[in-house]
Amino acid sequence: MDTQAARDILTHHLKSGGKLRATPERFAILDAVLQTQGHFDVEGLYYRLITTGVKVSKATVYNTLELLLECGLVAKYRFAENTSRYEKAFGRPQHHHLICLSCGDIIEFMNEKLERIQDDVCAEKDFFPQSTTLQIFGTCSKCTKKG
Amino acid sequence: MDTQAARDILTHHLKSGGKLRATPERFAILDAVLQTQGHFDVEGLYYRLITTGVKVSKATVYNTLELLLECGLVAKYRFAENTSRYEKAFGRPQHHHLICLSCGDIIEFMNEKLERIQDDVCAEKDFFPQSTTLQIFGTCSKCTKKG
DNA sequence: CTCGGTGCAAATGCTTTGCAATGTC
DNA sequence: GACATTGCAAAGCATTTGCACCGAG
Repeated sequence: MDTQAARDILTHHLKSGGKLRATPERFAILDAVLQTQGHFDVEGLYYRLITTGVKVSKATVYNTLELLLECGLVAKYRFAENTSRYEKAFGRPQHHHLICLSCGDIIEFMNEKLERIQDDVCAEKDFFPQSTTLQIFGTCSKCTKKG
Repeated sequence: MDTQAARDILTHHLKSGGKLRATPERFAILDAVLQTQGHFDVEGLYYRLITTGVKVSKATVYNTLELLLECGLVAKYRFAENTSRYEKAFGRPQHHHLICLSCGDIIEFMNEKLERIQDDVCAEKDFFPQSTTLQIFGTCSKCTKKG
């Protein structure tokens, strides 16, 4: 994962935004995000930040994630729960989710045919797509075996 | 929309549940749900209930929607906002959503090819699917023209 | 020096919960 | 009658906001 490239994207976004400032907190949060694997929530990211010695408030974490969302460095999901979940988007191809309602496990998958469907639908409805989420809820193989 | 059939489904679910009871509130809420068109949230449903003279508490609305979810009479979605949205599932074919990030409009669409993709993916991952949600976030034609 | 950003704590808004009263079975 | 369900209000959580201080530009 190219950390510098991600920082460049953020820096560019801040400059082009006009009044946005480059603060150490913002880059520290970006770094922490880049170190994640898979999904994370605000609570977990915040915990990892403070236990790594980074002093930030939860409010800043929320603000910064919103910022990273704007420049496409993270993706935000909402599965069944009340909590928003994020994942780094930089350098990751688009993928979707199988969500096990029994154990909560999330399995990722990719499918090129899906992109064609997206294009078809959007063309038909004259809709300009930005991001697509396909979520299949059900039971994973482990839980099916268990009972 | 066959109200009686929906009631039968609920009744059956209550009986088969073992200890679940058939209360007037539950059926009143089901009736109100069946009268909806498109999506609704708890607040709106609750408002419609009390203004129609049905005396229920919001807690019961939440409980009952959970119940209706279990027997497949409603579907529950979580788009970008903090609020859960529902819609009646009985008698409605499966469909998906284009969500405009600018005006919040939700456009529904259907696609048979999608079901084949779902089957493929689930077979590959040995996953038993229960419900599928495809959400495409972007900008609708109205908002594209505006700005 | 200006004004955007931060931290903190309080506020908000959706959802859940505790408990006494109610009504189904 | 027993005990699931209800209503109400209070509690819980994730997220947002207000405000004084701080620091990037």
